[in-house]
Amino acid sequence: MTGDCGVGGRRRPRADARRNRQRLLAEADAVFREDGSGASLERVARRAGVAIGTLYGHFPTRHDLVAALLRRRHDELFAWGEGLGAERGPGAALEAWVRAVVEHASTYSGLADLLVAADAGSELHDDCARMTAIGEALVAGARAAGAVRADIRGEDVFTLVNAAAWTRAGLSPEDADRLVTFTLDGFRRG
Amino acid sequence: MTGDCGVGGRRRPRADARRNRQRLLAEADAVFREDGSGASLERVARRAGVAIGTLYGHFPTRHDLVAALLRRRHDELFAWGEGLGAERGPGAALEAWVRAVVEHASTYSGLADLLVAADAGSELHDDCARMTAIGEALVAGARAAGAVRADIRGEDVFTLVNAAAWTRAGLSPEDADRLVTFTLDGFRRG
DNA sequence: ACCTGAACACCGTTCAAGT
DNA sequence: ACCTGAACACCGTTCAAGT
Repeated sequence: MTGDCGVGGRRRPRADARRNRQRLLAEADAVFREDGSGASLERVARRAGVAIGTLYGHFPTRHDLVAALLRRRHDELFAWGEGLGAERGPGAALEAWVRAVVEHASTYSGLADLLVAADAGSELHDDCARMTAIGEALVAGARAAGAVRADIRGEDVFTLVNAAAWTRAGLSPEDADRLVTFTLDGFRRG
Repeated sequence: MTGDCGVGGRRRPRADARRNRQRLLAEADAVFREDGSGASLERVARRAGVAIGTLYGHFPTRHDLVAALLRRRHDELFAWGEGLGAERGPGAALEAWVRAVVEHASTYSGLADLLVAADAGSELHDDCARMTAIGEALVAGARAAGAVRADIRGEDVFTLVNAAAWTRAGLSPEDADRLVTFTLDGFRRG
């Protein structure tokens, strides 16, 4: 129990491990942007110049890899989203949030599918939960101000965001924007 | 040029070929319902009791197989949709069409992705075109009657239908229905 | 005319052996 | 502590050989 560097340790990682991790992240980002978030992990490892086992060592599942890639971006998005209610009117805040998340969720095509399929307990699932919580808070504010109808729920925002992100990737960004616009109008009506 | 049974011929197929085709269709339907339309074709062939080459002989691509599976269903759906404008008021006709197509497009999960990715010239692409044409006609009728706002296009119906089908498969049917309801309300508003 | 199944290419995932 | 790469399982797709 002396030289243990396991989960409790949090010592500095070995220099080569750190470098491999960075290379994997950089190449994964590039490959996922090209081929979508379902792209070949072997190709990622090959491009990063490491063996496939090294990739699995750092990121046991595809979800872990994607979650690591989105970590900083998610934190920024969430921080921004949490301040949104104070910055703008309730209706405008909700709309800004929806449009920002749609754009974010179409960073890699297929990302909406991954988010929706995230297992409970995974990092990506926690991110989903935070995203839903922010949506819920903004909806509550908009509802209280009468900016959206009374029966709109947080899930409706989550649904819209993911459906629009899927549309953006498979059909076209313009069609996705139109869907968002009309659906937000539907949220207001009543 | 005498005994030719090629593309121009249209003679009766051999009895075993006909039976294999039926078996493949039956098993593909079952497997796609279980695992989605991206399921393993080898599993389909195995369950149908034929070699993998036989499957490819009958259906050169996954799209061809899916298109064959949906043929009858599509024809019925399209015939029904074309009569819809005469049967109901313009607004109700459009809503009925959207809800029916969403339900249809979620027969196999992943079907929306296939439809959206259909290559020009493929049978599935033609089906998409017919679907869009019907949506366009119903939108035109609704627009003329003032049942939807003036800037709603046929593509908006196509987008909504596919986004909702994707939602139905990945999230939940209820969330998909809510998305449809709110978006249709958005179509009306203006 | 149709069927078979081996062949090839590619991928996901694990793990014993190295350093 | 981390890396390597062979090993295994599985799939998509083609095509020469059979009937």
